[in-house]
Amino acid sequence: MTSARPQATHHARILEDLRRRILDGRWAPGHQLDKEIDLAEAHGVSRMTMNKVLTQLAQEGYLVRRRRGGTFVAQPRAQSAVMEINDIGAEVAALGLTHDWTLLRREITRLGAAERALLDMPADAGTGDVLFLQGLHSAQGAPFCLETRAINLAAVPAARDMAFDATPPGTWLTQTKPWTAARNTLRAIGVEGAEARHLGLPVGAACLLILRKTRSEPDWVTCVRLVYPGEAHQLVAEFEPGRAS
Amino acid sequence: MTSARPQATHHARILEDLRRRILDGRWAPGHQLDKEIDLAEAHGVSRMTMNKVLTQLAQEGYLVRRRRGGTFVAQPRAQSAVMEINDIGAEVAALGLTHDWTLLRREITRLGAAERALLDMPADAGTGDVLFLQGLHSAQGAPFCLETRAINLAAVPAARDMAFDATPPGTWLTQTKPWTAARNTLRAIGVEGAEARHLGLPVGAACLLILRKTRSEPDWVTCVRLVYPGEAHQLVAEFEPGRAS
DNA sequence: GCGGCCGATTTGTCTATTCATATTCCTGCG
DNA sequence: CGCAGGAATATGAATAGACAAATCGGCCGC
Repeated sequence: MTSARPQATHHARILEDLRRRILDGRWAPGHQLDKEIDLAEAHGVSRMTMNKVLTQLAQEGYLVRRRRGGTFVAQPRAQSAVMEINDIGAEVAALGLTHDWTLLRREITRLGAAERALLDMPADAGTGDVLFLQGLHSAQGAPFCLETRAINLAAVPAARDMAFDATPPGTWLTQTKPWTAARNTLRAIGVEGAEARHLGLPVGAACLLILRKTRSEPDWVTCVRLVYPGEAHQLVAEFEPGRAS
Repeated sequence: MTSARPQATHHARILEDLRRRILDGRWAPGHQLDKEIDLAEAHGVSRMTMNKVLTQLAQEGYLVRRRRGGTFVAQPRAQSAVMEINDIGAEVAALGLTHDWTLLRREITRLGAAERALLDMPADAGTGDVLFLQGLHSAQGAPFCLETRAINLAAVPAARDMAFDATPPGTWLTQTKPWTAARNTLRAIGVEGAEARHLGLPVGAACLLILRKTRSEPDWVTCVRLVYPGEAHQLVAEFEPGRAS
């Protein structure tokens, strides 16, 4: 099976093995693992070695461990990590405001040149079907963020059956699909055309643009373009290295 | 000595002890530590326990370890970590452009209400002397970023003697003072007044505003306001959880 | 004097075992 | 029936010992 790794220590091999099982969904969030001793025996190592692996995965946020309780797969990282504005509903709620989501557009298609340009995607991976979405987040009735998103249906087939007319896709995705890497691009723009109209802003008003591309191992999961009315919104990223939990 | 920590495991105490020595400069970058065995004995623990501590610190980027070579304090984290645009000179160089720094203002003072508002500092820590700086970064001759910065002289006394007329303060600081926590705030603004003039932009042009506050354990180190001409610049933050080195 | 090899040293990894601690579960008493 | 308390159990922490891997240095032969 997972041969093809000639030079690797026991705990490195087991670490990758377990991480993969979590990421590809074989072990769903909430799944309870066997106890240290049994896992150790199953992998042919001592409990100390297995403990090192499990401790590491817990530190990375993949597992939650409780004494006597056992070891569980953690819920997908919501905003545990570092730089996350995945769930705009939660973001608005944290400010103590009411949140609304209005779906403006939904279609299943292949990406054309215009959409690729808008989402800053190169000719890169993926010519298959995508779910293309656009919608408006409102806070306390006022436009808060315009979201334009492509979801790779090859990576997240379940998205095909979601309407996203009541739940924003970001909320659903963070609860559904774990990711392994993300790339955020930030820029200031003067809004134009339809985007200005949706946000109720004059053309040329300063807006914060976030382009995010999320990956899960082999393919990309989703690309999203978020436009925030400039002065009204700010984005805070707190960062403390090496202090995972 | 370091009592005052009633409930703590051995490796947690030692971990904090060593981290402190690195952060407050008692162990300078490049300093060679004693070998595991000796450190273990000095702290009254076994080698396995000390190994756990040193391995952890190496993973956090504080130490560099080489077999047979020994264990060394790492050079201060430049942009090893996650979300770093500390050194604008390096940023510009990475784009293959020439970089220039023009100092516009330099004074040692106490922060007034206007400066606090500009840098988004609350009545928060620090009524002592600060070094207040303003300057312009240029790339290939064109304005690239307007920097306004306060440096806490209580935390970085050496900054008092630096002119910063040739080297930007960000470059110097990242090579001098390690930090433990940072907070970035991002916003889009329409530039006004003097800032527009310095950047050579019309009033109201969209710009990316970054406010960063850096801490090192007890006090704040520096607060900086960076204004980037909007369309011309974008900020990319790549993020991969749990993959430290 | 120079280059290659070999041994000593230091970290890396793993094991077997012991004790500690936090929960859960179950039993028994009111 | 419900709650208190104790036993069982899974993880957490630490130890001593052993071997592997990397590499620094010095020794030896040429």
